[in-house]
Amino acid sequence: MEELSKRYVPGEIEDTWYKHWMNAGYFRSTPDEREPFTILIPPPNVTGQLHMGHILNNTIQDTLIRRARQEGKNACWVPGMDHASIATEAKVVALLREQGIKKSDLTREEFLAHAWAWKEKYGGIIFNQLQKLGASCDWERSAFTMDEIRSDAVISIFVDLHKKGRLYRGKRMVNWDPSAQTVLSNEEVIYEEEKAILFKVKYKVVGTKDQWITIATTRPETILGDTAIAVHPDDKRYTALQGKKVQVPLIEREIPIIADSYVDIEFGTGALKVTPAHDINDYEIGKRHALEVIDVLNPDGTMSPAAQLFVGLDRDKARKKMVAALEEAGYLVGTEDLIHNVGRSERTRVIVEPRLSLQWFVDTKALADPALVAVMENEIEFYPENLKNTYRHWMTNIRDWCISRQLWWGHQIPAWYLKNESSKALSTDADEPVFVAHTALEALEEAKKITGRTDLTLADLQQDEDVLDTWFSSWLWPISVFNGFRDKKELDYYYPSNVLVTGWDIIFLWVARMIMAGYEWKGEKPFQSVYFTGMVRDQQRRKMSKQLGNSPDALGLIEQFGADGVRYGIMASAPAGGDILFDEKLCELGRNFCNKVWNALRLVTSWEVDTRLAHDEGRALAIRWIKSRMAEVDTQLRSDYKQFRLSEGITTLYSFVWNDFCSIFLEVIKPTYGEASDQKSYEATQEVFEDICKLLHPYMPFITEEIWHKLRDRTAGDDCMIALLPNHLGSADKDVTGLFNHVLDVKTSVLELRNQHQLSPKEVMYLVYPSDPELIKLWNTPGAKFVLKKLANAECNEGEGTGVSFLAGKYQYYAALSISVDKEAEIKKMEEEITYYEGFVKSVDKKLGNEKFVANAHPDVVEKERQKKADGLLKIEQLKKSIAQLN
RNA sequence: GGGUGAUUAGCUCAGUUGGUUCAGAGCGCUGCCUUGACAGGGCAGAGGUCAGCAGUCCGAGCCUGCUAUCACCCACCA
Repeated sequence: MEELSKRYVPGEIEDTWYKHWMNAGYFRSTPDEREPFTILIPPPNVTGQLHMGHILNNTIQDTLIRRARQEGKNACWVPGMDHASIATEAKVVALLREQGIKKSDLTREEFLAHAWAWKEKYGGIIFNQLQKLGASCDWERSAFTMDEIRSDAVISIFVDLHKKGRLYRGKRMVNWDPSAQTVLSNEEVIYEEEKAILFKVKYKVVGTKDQWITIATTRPETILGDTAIAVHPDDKRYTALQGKKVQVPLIEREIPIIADSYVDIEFGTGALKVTPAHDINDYEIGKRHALEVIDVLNPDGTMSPAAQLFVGLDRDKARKKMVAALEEAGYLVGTEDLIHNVGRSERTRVIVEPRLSLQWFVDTKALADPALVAVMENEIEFYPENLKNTYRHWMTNIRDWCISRQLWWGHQIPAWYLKNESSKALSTDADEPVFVAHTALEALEEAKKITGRTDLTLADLQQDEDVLDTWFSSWLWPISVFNGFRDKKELDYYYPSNVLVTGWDIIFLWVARMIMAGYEWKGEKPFQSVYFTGMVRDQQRRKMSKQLGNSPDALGLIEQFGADGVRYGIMASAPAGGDILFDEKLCELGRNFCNKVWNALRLVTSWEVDTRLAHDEGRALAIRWIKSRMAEVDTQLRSDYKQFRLSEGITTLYSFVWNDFCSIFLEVIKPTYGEASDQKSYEATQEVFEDICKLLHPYMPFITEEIWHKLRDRTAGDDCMIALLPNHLGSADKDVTGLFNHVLDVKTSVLELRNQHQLSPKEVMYLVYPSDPELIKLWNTPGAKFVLKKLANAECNEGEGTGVSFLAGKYQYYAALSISVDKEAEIKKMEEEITYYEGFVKSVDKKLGNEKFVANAHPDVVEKERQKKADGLLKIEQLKKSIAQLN
């Protein structure tokens, strides 16, 4: 037998087994006659590096997929990557800037060449990292949202939606990211409360000598774009001013005072400056009153020529200058502190600017209907269920989805326009004819048909320069990963997938939209269940982020604690939906657990087997007991998996392995020191250990595989990973459990006595038992060396010490201690116990005396109460006997 | 403003159909142990009025209502 190290050392073992599994093709799935079990990875960003969120998310998926494999299903976990339009483009732009290259100096093609080169170099790092974690993805199926198949799907769907009339191009107030210089969807804007200053500025009423109206604003720089002042129609303070004109400070443009019920009389001064170009509400007011729209900002957030002042200055700087100028000229009449919500770009974190622009939208209303019903009627199950409410709220108030992005990295919108002769720029006219088609040639045909101009050539057409929102490719993922828009063969087998594992933060961005797409193009739900994970936070409940530096180095953790240790750490704290307060300490626990199991292996493999040895009764009982416990654990696990209670599952296993298997079973079953094991005990131990490996494998794949192979010699292909789950576990054996628990009681009592009397564990203790649970004789307790003597009472022979009694279960025992014991104290202690049990019996009696209880409660419950009473009385009786004997 | 969830030991949290020692686990803490698989270990112990109030019930940590505090989501805020 080879010598095993004292501690489990994960590093090499993990690499070896991962390679072994890969080479054996265990991760690979192709359709066959078995029942499929499918999971699609939420594709990480191509720019992504493994972080705690990924570890959480992918450990869950791997656990589920490995369990399914053990259940004999055709398990298929499809990996993939997301091109992450805005995030990736930002990274590439930054990288180019470092090299002294400006994006604006590049053509689209040049830029994309850089981007692809970058993708080839850095993309997919995360795949290797996932492999370190043990992810059993079918890597041959790896998909990328911008590869040929997936791109084709995106373009086809855009064309299809256009054909169905569910797409439109319109000029709308949108969320503008001045840093990335693109529009964002509502879901990509994060609102947070921030401190601001509310400036009060007075405007002079035209035609008066010294009459003013004061407004309140947090954005004084937009004053330059004001085209009206609005007051509430019922606001008496301003009735006289309605219809008059005022002068915009500093630039003296004349604008009207209008009445609009949008204005809140209570807020600020009750007078609102209206800047239709820079505020969604102002824009609406502007439309109602046919106000002019003056856009004082450039797309990059600097002041535009229309502002007249501070042109070219960034909006922040312009604000400071504006305030100074207003103050100097005497227009600023006061300031106030204010806390208000500020929208920031999810990706670039800059403040989002409301901006009027021409964009593509999906009319989502019709898509939402079946998707809403599916979830509300549990056609698709949400875990935790309460997210259904959130989902319903969003779905019933769904707004159109802005899908165009002013970026280059992504799927270019398959829409063509006639080239504008006068300028290179595309028209900003929403009514301009547009030709949507899969290719430029098809678009040309379309253009000829629509315009009637047969002389048109490709040169007359220009493709839309924008790309599509990343989520526009993500929402097709459940279908596109199987090339399902072109070829139904695999799709029909694997679709719908069994479970989607993702964070609740993208329930709208992604989950809802996949459901919509699933029903629209496959006519069926995309997945059976959704397991929403919580966010991984630190001990102070802060989100993990690079800026805070509170995000542990994921790979470092794996190195430090082993993949299994990290998997344990994250799974032990990951109930569905709830946030996870991650602590490295949990990984340490996982590592310690590995070590515990490893040492159990060391113990078992160190045994010699002697076939001549008899299999004794005590060990036979222990085997019955551990199998009974195993059956209970198995039942529990099945139910945990069914309900996605994965953290409960690992906790159950942890406790079973550590307490039941190691602390109790192995202690009983192991050969007496210096002796060998009997054959039956040894084989049973191997069997139980193997079953433990199988049950633990989905959570901790590496160590279980290693132990599987160390436990006995295996033929090729006999691997834990593909071993089918045991189905011979049977059910719990109550008789055996009761007996064993009693033995444990005695053991605990003896140890307690030792502790109490400060006796050395080496000291021999004589134990006297009243009835004859013979099995206690067989109890092999390290550190609690006691010799059993069957005596009628607490008499002790010369040299055996003083008799002390204790209760274990319902039996009274006597221990002979080598030291003298204070009799009075012993009696007092027992009297206290009697008092306790008398009170206990009294309360049970009260219950049993209650007619309504006896009449209404389940007979079982009543019977149990009666039993409790009988036990209590018995204990009192025995205690009294003991006292009498001591006296 | 609309909604969701939470409140149980010093900390993080389980507690599934209301009913057995149901008041639990892990960590932390205290004491003892160089045990023959494991000090990354073992044994034992202390710690809680289950947020509060009221109700339903024979019986409430669990069900109902209200209150308090906290967290998050959606919408909106000059």
